[in-house]
Amino acid sequence: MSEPRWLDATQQRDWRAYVDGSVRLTEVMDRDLKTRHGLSVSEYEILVRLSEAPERRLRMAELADNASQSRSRLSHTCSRLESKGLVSRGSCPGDKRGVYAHLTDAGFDALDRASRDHVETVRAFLVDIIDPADLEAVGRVFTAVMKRIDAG
Amino acid sequence: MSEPRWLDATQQRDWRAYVDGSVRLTEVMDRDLKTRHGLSVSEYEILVRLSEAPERRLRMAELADNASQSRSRLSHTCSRLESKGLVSRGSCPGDKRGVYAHLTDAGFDALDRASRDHVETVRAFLVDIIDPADLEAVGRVFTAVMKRIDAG
DNA sequence: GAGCATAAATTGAAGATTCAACTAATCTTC
DNA sequence: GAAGATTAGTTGAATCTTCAATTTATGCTC
Repeated sequence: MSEPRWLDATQQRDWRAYVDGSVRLTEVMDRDLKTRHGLSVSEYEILVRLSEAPERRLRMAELADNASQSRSRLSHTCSRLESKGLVSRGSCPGDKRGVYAHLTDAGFDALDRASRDHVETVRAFLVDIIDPADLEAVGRVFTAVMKRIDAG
Repeated sequence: MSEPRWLDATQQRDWRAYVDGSVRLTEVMDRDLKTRHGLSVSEYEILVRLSEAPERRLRMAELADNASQSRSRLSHTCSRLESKGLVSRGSCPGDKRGVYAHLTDAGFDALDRASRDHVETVRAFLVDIIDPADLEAVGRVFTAVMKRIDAG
């Protein structure tokens, strides 16, 4: 095993800032959504993806990929969302194994309300306090990260 | 309630890339640390902070702040790390309420081994695949985010 | 220094996530 | 078209996190 290629001081500083900052930012978003709308960030993400899908529905597997969640986690979370009446599940015509998750009208309304507050939080704690060019850099960085991860 | 100030297309794209990419990146880091060293990212972070503290020890509250974890979560996680022999807890001379978490020699060794692999992962999935200037932008962004959060 | 508010840390229960096992349906290929 | 392999999705148990309550000690104020 060769000597590892440690990060230099600048890289270390920036990586650390990201690690700490992103944890805290998620925490802020989570608390905000939870106290004001009773939704966790991951539940919110599920509603968002469904709301953007054709007919407001997606197959479970597709939704899982889309929302960066495991199948199992999505199953559990969807059960909760279903019992809140925000999502409903139905069978899939073509494939009898398949299940569609569908955003209900109540789910759409809940998302509508939540997103109005959420965008203000995203602005207040990120978008509005940084240089727009830096936000674009963040976008480039994490697009590259996802591409790299998908490449395996 | 006035009309919310929605993100424009570019902001939306970049924010989304961050949300998705950071979740997946954390997942990669977590899986890597867990399969190769039996540590979660948050356990790893605790060991890192302790290793850098004077005498390799910190008060619980200080460690919690440092590692961006709640007191309660830190208590539980430290119990686990303690049972693995990586951390030990001792009382605090000046303040009888206080508790010091101390990195054991075994903990230091485990961290040493883990960090050698971890840095390669950080490089492979982030640092080495992006423009260095963009990494600096990420650093600036999340430094600003933390400052904003600390401001309340 | 007694009484009351605050702070440090832990605890146990409730809630969420991961992991491995499982069911059921589809695809493959011989 | 039957056998075996793969895919979709769920389930329950184990693990981890959050939340509220508790314990113990300190600080403050009169």
